[in-house]
Amino acid sequence: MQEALRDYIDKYASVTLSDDEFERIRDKFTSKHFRKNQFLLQEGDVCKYSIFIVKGALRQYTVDKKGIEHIVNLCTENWWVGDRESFTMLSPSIYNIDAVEDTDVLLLTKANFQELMSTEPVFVTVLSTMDYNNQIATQKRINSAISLSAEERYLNLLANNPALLQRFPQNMIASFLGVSPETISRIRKKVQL
Amino acid sequence: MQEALRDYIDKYASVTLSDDEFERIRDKFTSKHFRKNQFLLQEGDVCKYSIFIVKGALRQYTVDKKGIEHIVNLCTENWWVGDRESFTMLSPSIYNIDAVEDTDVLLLTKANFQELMSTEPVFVTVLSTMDYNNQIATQKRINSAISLSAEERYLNLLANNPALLQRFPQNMIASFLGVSPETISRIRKKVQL
DNA sequence: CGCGGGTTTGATGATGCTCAAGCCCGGTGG
DNA sequence: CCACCGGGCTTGAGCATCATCAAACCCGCG
Repeated sequence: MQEALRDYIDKYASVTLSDDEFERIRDKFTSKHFRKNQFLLQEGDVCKYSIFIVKGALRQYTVDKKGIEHIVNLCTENWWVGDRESFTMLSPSIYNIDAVEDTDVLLLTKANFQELMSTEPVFVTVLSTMDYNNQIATQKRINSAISLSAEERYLNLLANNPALLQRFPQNMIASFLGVSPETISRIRKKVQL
Repeated sequence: MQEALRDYIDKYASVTLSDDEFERIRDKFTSKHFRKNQFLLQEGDVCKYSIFIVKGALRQYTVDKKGIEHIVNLCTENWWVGDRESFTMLSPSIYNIDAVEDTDVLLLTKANFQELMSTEPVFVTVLSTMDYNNQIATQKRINSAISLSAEERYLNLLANNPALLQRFPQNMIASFLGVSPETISRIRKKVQL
């Protein structure tokens, strides 16, 4: 199951790892399984791991005073999740992360993370590529959040990330887009005509 | 004027650079002055530089079909700006960047950027810190965009980034928050009571 | 003095939320 | 096998928020 990580590194560092190299990296991770609905991180706790998703789906969200959930990220295979601020500063996280499906992940502690960063140049490359992709994606998301209507945001997602629509229930898509479930329902009805 | 860069690196890499080291890095940048309203990047062009702001203020924005500007970023001293996707992929940018005040910047070409990344370890550290800060900031911005009302977003900005409110005209703040100028005006009237 | 950009103010209307009810469907227990 | 339950989705009516349009205002500057 660690092959997913290997493929990921090969792809994003544009390097084919030797078995040795890969083993050194893989050994720093621990693999773990989470059931549907199980928490990987709860608001107020410190985010102790960088999480790499091997198989499954997670959501990262905040809960406001009214108890409403706001999904910041929907994540599936080959994505990293976590609260980086909490992870590096050891501060309490404002996010919750839980499993939307049964999910297999690889976990990396801060100590191991730092060790890999200082001993494995290829890991540095991978991480910076990840940052890069992340930054582009979040930039686009901000742009769509401040400049588009609910319907446009939905159509945008449909065009650029249809996989998410099939993978997550509609109310989570709504929360992810920052609109109510009812509005998503009405938009779908309207556009499918 | 390059002292700004030096301070920045010292601060974010938590390293005090030797004069030598700093000089090697500084030499890869070219400094340039932009007048108020002057473009640093126009939609459709390739983003040829990573921009470090020494003094002044810039805005990064898109323009929609109706001709309305949507500000993705408001940037002042000691920030990096640019369209990273365009910069690394050499693809046409979807963003405009122009000067809100007369501004001094340091420019880094892709070639020099790559050279620094491979020859100056401290530069790698600085960049990853920059990515890190960036990611945290954009994450929070997304969260506020999808979960807060116009008024809450304004109050948030007032609490967390009051400097921006003094530095940029109100209509830009409005665009940055994703609301109309009139709404900002009304919110201000309401809260100052 | 008059011009012009930015801000304010008011009136109107659209977008999207809230609340509430009904529906669909898969799962569970009798 | 069927009845029931519950979660998610749909639908409708009323309402709040915020955008739009238009006019007035303010103030620095030529």
